[in-house]
Amino acid sequence: MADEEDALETPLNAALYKPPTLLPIARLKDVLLYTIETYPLTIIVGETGSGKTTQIPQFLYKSGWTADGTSIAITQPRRVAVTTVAARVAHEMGCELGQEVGYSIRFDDVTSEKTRIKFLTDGMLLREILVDPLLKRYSVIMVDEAHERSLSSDILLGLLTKIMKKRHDLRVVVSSATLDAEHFLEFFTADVDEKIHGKKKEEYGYVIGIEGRMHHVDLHYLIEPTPDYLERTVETILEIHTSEPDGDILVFLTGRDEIETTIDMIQDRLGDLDSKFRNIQSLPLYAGLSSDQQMYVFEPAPEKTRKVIISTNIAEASVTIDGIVYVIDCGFVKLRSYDPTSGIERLSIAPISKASAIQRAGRAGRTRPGKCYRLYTEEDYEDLEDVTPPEIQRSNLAPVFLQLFNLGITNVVRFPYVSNPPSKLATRALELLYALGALDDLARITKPLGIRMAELPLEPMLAKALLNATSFNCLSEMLSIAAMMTLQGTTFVLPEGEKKQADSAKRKFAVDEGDHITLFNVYDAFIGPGRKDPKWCRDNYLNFKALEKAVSVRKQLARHLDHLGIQESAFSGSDVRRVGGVSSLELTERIQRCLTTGFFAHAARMKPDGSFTTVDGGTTLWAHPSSLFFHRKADWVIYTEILESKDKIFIRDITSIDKDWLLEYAPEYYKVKKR
DNA sequence: GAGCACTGC
Repeated sequence: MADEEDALETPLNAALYKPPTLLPIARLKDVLLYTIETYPLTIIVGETGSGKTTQIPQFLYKSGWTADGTSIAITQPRRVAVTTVAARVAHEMGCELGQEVGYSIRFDDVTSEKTRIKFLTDGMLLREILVDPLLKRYSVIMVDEAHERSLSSDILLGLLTKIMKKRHDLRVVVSSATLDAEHFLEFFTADVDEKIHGKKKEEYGYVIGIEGRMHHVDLHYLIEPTPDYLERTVETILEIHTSEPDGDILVFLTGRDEIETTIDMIQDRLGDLDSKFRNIQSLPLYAGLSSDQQMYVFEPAPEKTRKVIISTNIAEASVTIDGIVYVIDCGFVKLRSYDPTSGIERLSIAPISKASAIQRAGRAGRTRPGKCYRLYTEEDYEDLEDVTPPEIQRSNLAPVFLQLFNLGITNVVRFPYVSNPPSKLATRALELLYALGALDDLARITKPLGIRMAELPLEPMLAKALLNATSFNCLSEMLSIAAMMTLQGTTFVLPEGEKKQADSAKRKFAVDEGDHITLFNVYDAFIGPGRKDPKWCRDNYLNFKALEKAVSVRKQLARHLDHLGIQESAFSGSDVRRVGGVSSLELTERIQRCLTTGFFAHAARMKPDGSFTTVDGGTTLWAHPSSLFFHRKADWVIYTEILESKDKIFIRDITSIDKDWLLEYAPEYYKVKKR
């Protein structure tokens, strides 16, 4: 877990910090070093607070694993974990960050020639494999939080099994939760052959358990299932508040809607309580909040007030809050899945896994013994799946496959997956890559298009459109649009009660052609003279941090294109909206056409009632309220995002096109698909 | 007419 490191960010936790010598892991130092020396693969089952992430790299470093000039890599699924753990380890070793201890994340490489312990995101290590296929610069690779089963850590593990066959000196350490340890061991050792791997199967991998320093958590179940877990949540909060000793409460719900409703319900009920019990501070926590708003949950509540944090799954692994004594777990989570037949992503509320339930309960025992109230019965708990299906079994695999092809994996279907993706997902991904021209008839990556698409840190449809931009003479504009699209709807802010003002602010950037060119106008205005500042953003209801990120992304994309020999012309870059006349129409049309070359598979037509229908006419889509076409009319459009939520399918980032362009830029795709 | 769980290059 990265818990002990996350804690570094909050001053409250200073008192909780235990010196490394007191951590449970210190006693296991010799065992660990012996195991890693002896076995190519070591699986560490470490409970929260075991110190494995910070201590193991130091043990290895001090016992000479980097003496020959190699390094130790430790991967994390999240950027915050990378930077905070690196800072902690540098501090413990008394060196400056970027010297012996460094880190590398997108846009931020803090390493030097002296760096021997390097923390990085698993996505970043995947990119390194492109330039260093056997990862020769590392003697040990530790994949932390592997039990989270993120897309990139799963792929990384598969690649490591291949690298280990060729590098008998490499040591791999996988950190995992109890429920997955055997699965990982079996995965790495199943086909071990002494001739290839240099070791017998029984000498290949070993599992070590490290106790954590968690406190006991009392579990409470419902006797009868509840028909309404929000109502039950509010009752439970008030019960705890009126009858249990001090201590903050953390509530797990599924989404923003539920969270806001629950906060309102608590507020309503407080009036019914004895006035001495009205000292509750309820705080929402979900990723959509600005970081300022999220910071409130780390601040201590006012004197004699009980803090109640009502959160999404973000508090399960990504955000750690100390001082929590009570956890209320509704038993559900919002999970994204991908329907390979329609290509539509779905966000649905699903029961959590046992692993999640255990993790949530554990959030109550970080500071002192706690209690967890599960709003489901013990029988329901027993019926839960052990673990959440890994991402690779419920995602659009086109981006992953393209990466694998680019790494020289010719048969992506027979890749050593920790868990095999369903064949329908694989087929759909291959079809899409073929339609985009990234694969040829024999399912080989195309040169240069496929390789170039894989080089860009963008999803394949957008990568394709961007790579076509030069031929439409709109590279500068498409770079800005691509950068803005990676912000995924965080560009505009909608403060409660100011929707009208926010809407009219947006209209200043809006154009009839739709959302993409509107995003371009926002970007262009943001980088204009004197405007790159938070106040200008606030006045225009724009998200300053998001726009700053767009600037970084754009720079990185331009660098990638430059490496590919594609240079941004000094002549383009005019404001599409501001410049009048024929030339502006031409530029917008060039952008519209360019987008169509990437997003032709995402075409739809508006019906008289304002809803959309897919090309085959089979599915009704709705413009997301954040799109200009929520209000405006169009005929044919392409969209960049499609997501089903509740009972409607929403499309977002929409641009109007001419129907004929679909046939012009994707003749094969529409010959086959259209009836 | 009315809204997105969470990451990452």
